[in-house]
Amino acid sequence: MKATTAPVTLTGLKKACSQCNLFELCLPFGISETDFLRLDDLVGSQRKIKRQQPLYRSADPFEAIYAIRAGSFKSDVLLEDGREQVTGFQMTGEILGLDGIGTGVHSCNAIALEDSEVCVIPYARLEEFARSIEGLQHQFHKIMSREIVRDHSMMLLLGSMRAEERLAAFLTNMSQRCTARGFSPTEFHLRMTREEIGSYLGLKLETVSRAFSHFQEKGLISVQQKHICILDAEGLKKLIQHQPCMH
Amino acid sequence: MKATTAPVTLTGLKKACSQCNLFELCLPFGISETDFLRLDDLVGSQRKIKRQQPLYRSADPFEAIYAIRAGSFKSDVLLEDGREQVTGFQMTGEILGLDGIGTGVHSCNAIALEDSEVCVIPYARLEEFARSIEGLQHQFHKIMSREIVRDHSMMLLLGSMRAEERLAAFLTNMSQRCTARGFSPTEFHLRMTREEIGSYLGLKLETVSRAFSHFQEKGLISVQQKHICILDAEGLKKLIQHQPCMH
DNA sequence: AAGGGGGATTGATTTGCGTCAACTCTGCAA
DNA sequence: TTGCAGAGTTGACGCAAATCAATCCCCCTT
Repeated sequence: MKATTAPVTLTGLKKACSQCNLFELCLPFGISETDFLRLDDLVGSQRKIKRQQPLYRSADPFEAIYAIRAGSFKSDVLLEDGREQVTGFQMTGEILGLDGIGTGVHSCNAIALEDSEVCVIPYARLEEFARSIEGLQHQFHKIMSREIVRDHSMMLLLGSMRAEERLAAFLTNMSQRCTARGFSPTEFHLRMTREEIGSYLGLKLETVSRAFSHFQEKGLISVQQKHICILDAEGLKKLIQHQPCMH
Repeated sequence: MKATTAPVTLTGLKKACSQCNLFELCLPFGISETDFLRLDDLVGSQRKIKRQQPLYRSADPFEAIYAIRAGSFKSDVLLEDGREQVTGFQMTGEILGLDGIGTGVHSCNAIALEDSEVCVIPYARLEEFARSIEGLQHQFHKIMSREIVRDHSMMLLLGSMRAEERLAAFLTNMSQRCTARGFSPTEFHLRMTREEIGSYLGLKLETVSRAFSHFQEKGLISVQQKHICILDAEGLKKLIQHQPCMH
């Protein structure tokens, strides 16, 4: 009902993809050299989103998907009674907005965790391009499929892991994604609060905080507020698979 | 490592889609009349799967997606230590196998809950058809997107609902899907065990059983083993949104 | 018809995480 | 510098669901 009045900036920018160093994480990956140059016309525009502002909200009409060029986001779904579930944290090169294709309306909120910038990819144009660029079609399908697989592994986490296993899996995943982006796998800043991590992992913020403290006591990580150092990555991974008791 | 030795039957059958009464739930939905007839060549073959047998297993190479023509399936992912998470139950008209596109390898198991039959849709052929049939491309994207939205709502369920809310949501969902298939919305047979329901909902089988009993005591449903009658659908829906205490 | 086995129910007890509450830390603004 | 607000930590306690265990029921096989 309420119009989105987020402070956004539109920037018509050509050469969006061909000069972007994120392509190997993003939609253009695996596309032949000749087709690659055509992709600059795929991106409609770029949009800047300030921290805490929505890129889109649940019930907004679906028109485009978004590739994160800079910054990071959370996606969440809400229950009428106010309960929130964070369904994902998105980093540079990742795609947002796929939830809207099925119904023509977004089914979750996408909120910037820091000042961020996205490439707007009008969906109608994407479908058109995908029909002539085989590699683009395939890469798009792969991205959607991987989202499904990721969601399934979150269901596994939420349905059958205990609190510390969940946090260990979260940290391991963050570390991997940092690595893929050329950042340190052992040292990073979390852009989300304990409450948002908790919501993502199906835990309360106090439980997240206690698990962080416990990991620190065990020498697995060092925590200073949002700054995390992973001291024993193998130890964390072992935790994920650990069965508490089986007799 | 182990080859799939499931007792399957291959049936080359023409007119797979144009004579199928499930089309409005399935991949051909929303496709123009002229394109519709071409779809019979999309389906490679049909395959019968006996109860408890896998349609595919995690780590199997991905070659095709499957449309359920008769019967029903569960999908699950396994942790090395043996823990299982059911990620979904699939009914007629629904699509299986989307998890394999991203990596070229299946990431979950699809097991028949009863003797079932699927249409095999070779993925390479689907991509090819989607490039020339606009409606097919769009419908395929919609199906993947809806899968993502469904998974997000499962994450909401697993992350922030209590046991009885989860079961109420499950029963309400089953009822809706029965309705969509022309079956009674108030009376149906569950094809899965309490343990499988529990795995799906992130609960133990005893908790599922107790919740069933409690619903019956409250006059919301009647339960006889796998046979369910919904007596008060509104009451169940109210349960889903109910906040236990807020002061 | 009898026997057996998997699935389901129900009860007693335990426990992991949530809840409530007090306190600390950090950063920002006056 | 002081004060404040939001985020994070830590402790005490309670509860919902897990665990353990006994029994029942339905269906399949012989």
